[in-house]
Amino acid sequence: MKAEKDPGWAQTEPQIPLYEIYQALRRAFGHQHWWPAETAEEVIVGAVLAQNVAWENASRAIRALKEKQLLSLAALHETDATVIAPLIRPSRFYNQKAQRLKNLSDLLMDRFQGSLEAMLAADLSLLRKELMNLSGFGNETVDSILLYAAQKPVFVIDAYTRRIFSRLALIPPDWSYRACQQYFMDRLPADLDLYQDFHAQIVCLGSRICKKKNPLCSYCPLIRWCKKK
DNA sequence: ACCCAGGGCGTTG
DNA sequence: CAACGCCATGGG
Repeated sequence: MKAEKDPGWAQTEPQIPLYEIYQALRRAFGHQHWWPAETAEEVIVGAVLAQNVAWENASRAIRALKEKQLLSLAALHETDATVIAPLIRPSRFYNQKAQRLKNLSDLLMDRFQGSLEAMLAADLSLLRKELMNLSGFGNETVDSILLYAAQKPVFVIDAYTRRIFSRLALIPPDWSYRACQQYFMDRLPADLDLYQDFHAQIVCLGSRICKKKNPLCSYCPLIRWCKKK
């Protein structure tokens, strides 16, 4: 048993199997069918625009791009950042995000001959490395692209995941992104639909708690379910 | 007038 | 390497 390797922490382990938590959430909220986008390109652009902003505002920015026929990496590549920025204003940090979209379109052109299919079909670790090299693309944004655009079973960790699962005492609050991701992937089968919907369920739950006023209780079916075990 | 949202980066000590 | 400031909108 390797449990005795981790000091202190191991004693509070194992509690609720992750898959049962997923099922409880899914029973409560239903299958979410994420990511809310029509095309892979829309997923990718959305992943950038959704950084640290309410989805509703990111969605407005996407609509604005769509209306100007700019919701494609090829079109964005031909458009100046000073033109893109005002369109995506509702998504917050719009100057940075305009540049980030340019960075991504440059990668697509320079390394994948402008073929999105080629990029998304690339070797997983290569693609991850290429995306992570882009300024403005960190762990969560890249993994969201891998999971929802490239359809790779990569588990996404976001702020909600950390908050919820550390409050459930399943992971320490200060674990690195990679450590958290490893925790989930070690305990769940590498199933695309499971990874996609589990993350969606977490966001669904997280977006209706996590305020100071709602300290992860009351209308949280997951916690009720956990407590009666 | 607050608070915060599906991050990421650069700069400090 | 942790902690923090920065980016800089819109809804509750």
